Amino acid sequence: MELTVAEENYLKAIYHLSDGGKKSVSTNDIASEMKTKPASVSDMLRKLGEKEVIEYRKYYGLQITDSGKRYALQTIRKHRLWEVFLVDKLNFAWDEVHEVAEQLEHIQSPLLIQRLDAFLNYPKFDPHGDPIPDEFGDVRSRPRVQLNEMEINQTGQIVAVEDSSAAFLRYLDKVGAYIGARIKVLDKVEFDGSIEILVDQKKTIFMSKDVASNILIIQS
Amino acid sequence: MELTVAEENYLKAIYHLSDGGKKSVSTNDIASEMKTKPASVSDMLRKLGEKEVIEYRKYYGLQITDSGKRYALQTIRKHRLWEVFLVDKLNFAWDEVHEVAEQLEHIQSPLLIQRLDAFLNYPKFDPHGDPIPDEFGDVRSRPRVQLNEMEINQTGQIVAVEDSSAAFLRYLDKVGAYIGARIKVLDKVEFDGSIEILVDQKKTIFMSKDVASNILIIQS
DNA sequence: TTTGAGAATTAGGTTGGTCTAAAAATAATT
DNA sequence: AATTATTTTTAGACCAACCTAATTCTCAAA
Repeated sequence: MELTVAEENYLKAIYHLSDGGKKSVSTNDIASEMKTKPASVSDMLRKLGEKEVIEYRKYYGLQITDSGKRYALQTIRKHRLWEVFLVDKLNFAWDEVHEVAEQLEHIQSPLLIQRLDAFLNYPKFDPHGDPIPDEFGDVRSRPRVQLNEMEINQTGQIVAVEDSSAAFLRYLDKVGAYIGARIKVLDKVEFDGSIEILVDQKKTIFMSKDVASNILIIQS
Repeated sequence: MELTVAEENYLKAIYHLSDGGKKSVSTNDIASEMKTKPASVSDMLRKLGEKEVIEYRKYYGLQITDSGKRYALQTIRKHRLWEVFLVDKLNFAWDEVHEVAEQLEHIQSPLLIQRLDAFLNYPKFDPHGDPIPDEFGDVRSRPRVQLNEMEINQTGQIVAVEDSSAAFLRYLDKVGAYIGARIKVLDKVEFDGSIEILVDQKKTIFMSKDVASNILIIQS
């Protein structure tokens, strides 16, 4: 069965918002993610329900079906492969690729994606460090390391904290670190293991080894 | 101004059918090229006229405007660059690329095309030997050679004949050669300059030097 | 347990691109 | 020149994807 471009986009948004089918998603959430109105979303949910890529009960919510997940992962795979292409081969900066990849992800040609994958040397992660699903939709999630174990000049993204006490989160917030931030290790002090990192290519933060060991990074 | 995908496709078809604005094109021709019905074409011609990419007078015909030519050449440029990419980088066969390039040509991103062009080393011809317009729409047409001047194993495409008498054209038709045919030189006889060529990868033809000298080829 | 507030859905309309069937314009033939 | 044939355009409909406005549903608070 063929999905339209709009259907692919909705399905991808639903997949992301529901965190792969785990969380529930509201019509309003989808509308704001897709920059459309809730009325349009209801309409589309009915259609997606008819195509059985979601299970949809009016007013109650929805659930992505296995079929739906496969479609979503396929689109995500294409998006991320194209991002790798743009950055690795065409020298795009990592923040310039999204729009173009949004268009390229809808090109229909299994052969193209197969060849592109080979041409790029079967990358497992996109330029943002997000994993690229394989052709069956399987995702290898990247191992996470503690920030204090990283070396100078390595880069990555904050994905979780080990100490999730309010005090610690407040501290992170205060210094400008947050889940999802992209970081780069600028310096490490051998003496006490304290570390200096660059957040989002603009803000520099110093922190003790103790703090750093509570921050989990996926490297990129 | 932005053209829709359908508008780009119609404009490209009109450009090709009119041979770059030289010949006149009928509604029926466009319909059969686009695999739509004449009624749909009339509708679209009105829209293209309003956007001033063609000059359209009902029942009388149409003329591509300079603006229209620029759009058409831009689309053709993108199509052919993508074809080079598919063949040179992703190892597609030359007859597998068209469908995919039809999709890729509609991706909107001037930066992408600029970078792709550089990545491919500013190719001047696509895998079919057709010239790639530059970003201003200028086309460098490939120098044409007489078939008898080609060497063994060289390939190319028949683009014109020097003797266009009915007798000669009838002869060409009879042996299975035609304008547009892809050919490869299989053998040349030193003694009398006669030549053996392979047409469209299937048919072998022998011809005298005299005949060959009246056939013009662009090499690829 | 009734009642609002807010979320979600339906009703009805618009636009782009297509279609069929009918009408109009042009071209061809007697 | 008149009639017929062909091409082209218009009229009216449909589908996908969106919209606004009105309605319906749910859920929490009074």
